[in-house]
Amino acid sequence: MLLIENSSSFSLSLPPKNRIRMSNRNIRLRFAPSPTGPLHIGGVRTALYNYLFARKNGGKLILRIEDTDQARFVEGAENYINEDFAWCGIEFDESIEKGGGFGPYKQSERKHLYKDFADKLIESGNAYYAFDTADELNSMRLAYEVGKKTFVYNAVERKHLNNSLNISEKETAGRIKNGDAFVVRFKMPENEVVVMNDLIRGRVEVNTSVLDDKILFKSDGMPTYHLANIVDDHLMQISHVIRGEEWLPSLPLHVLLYDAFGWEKPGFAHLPLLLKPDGNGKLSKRDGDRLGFPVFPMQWTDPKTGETSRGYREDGYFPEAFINMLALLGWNPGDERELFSMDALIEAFSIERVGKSGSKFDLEKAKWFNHQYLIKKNNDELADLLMPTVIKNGILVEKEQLADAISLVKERATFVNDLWDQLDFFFKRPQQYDAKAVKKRWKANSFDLMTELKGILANIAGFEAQNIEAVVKQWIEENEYGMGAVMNAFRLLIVGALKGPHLFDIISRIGQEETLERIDQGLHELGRKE
RNA sequence: GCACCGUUCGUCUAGCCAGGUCAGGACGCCAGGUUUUCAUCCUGGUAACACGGGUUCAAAUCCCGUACGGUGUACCA
Repeated sequence: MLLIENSSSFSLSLPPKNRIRMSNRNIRLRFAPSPTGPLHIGGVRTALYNYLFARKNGGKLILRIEDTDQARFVEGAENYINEDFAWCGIEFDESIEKGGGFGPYKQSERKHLYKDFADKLIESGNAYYAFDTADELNSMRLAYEVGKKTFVYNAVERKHLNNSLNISEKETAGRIKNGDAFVVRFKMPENEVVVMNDLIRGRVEVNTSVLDDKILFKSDGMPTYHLANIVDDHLMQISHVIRGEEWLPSLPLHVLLYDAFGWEKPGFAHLPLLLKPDGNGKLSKRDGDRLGFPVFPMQWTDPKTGETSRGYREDGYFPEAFINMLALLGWNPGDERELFSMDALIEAFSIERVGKSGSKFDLEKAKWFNHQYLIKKNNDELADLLMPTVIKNGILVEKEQLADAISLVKERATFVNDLWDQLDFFFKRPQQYDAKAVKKRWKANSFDLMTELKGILANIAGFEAQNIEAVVKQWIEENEYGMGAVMNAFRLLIVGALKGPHLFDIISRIGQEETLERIDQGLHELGRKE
């Protein structure tokens, strides 16, 4: 049995010699989505970890579009991906838009490159031509299934299948010249142990006897993911591949491909998956609609069905909160900090502290993150964000006034739009009076109490919160009316409900005249309780 | 089926590599306190090492097995 060592560059157990060699290698990472739909949060997290790793180590991040599957292309997906990263604040150093010295950055535009590499593999005996059609293979799989066996195109089966291993070189050349459809398959060694090193999982080994002869080059002239991926990563001088765990089973093939080409391998890290919040299984598109939370960073409308899926952006999440939440889903700094700006994440990030097991998204924690960011934002900025909502509600107000009101209620909100519900009464008289509150707090003596209070308020010269409070409290104490009885009824007249910040802060903002008018309105609406 | 990966409070997780802590934190939840209301806030509480063996004076931690879960097994990525 032969041992194939993956001399992965960043394993700490490697001899110093290797590490010195590697330290000279530039750090270059890539995120390589395929434009088959919108990127969901799992993909964004993968991109984020790539970004953090690159920045942390002074490297570059590349965006490469892997569109080798022409059948699954979805209109608008590429555009969505770009917009998405712009919103999140994940920046690429090289991409279709930005360019760079290793383009093109779209695989369909690199099509001409791959055939040569497939040929090299054939020449070196690591690959071969196969003429079996997809239909033939499918029916063979079916036949095996009936016999409770699994068909695998491997070292055993290939001996009696329709490929160049079983016919002469001349005949192969003839068939290709003749225009017969063919694919190129990797010739998997029959019985070798491939030893791999994963930056997160450590040493992983697998015997090639359980692997199959994967197609590298399709009959439509395009490479499969496996070939294109290895070729491009090599050509683009990628030093580290950080990708989802669903790729771990393909790692032996990829390692073998690097060896077959004689290329230096990048370091590999396979990230645990994001799981469905209920039950198990990896998070998918549909889960969001089913469970009532966004799966996509931004809203997405399917160009074919017209179906719309909600997004974090549209739901009111701040990109910083979204990124912070996502970063902590599978990674932690090793201490008890939880709030991280992007810069702080870059500073703190290390691939070793990424967990091994999948994590479930928690909506409540996501909201908590957003709340933390909302209370940290300055009031002017929040006023700008809230202003459209205010205008939509038919209210005209100066930004300064709005910012001032926000400062009094921001602690109560999770999203910017929550703010409106928390402060609309600063700019709007009560349209109705909360029935429950009226029942509970509008007592038999309330009408007279409020009428008397109105007189007190009307005579205050400086209508500032502290001043009003002092006067009103003194009046209450002198007459032994009781704080609760007065203040709750008063709040009901001003706000229309038993909610909101310090009442004297509210009336000092709306002003003396408005305060008196609201008392009049409330007195008229609620009347004297019998 | 086969291969690989995984498994600590309901959730995110620390601790595991270098065995000895009442198994720590956060979100949620519950209770109490503060408050003119609601919310915030403060204090406290709730709750976990998948199971079974082994090694050891001592196991969440090391070893083996089992169970459960996940991923992969396409001319998808």
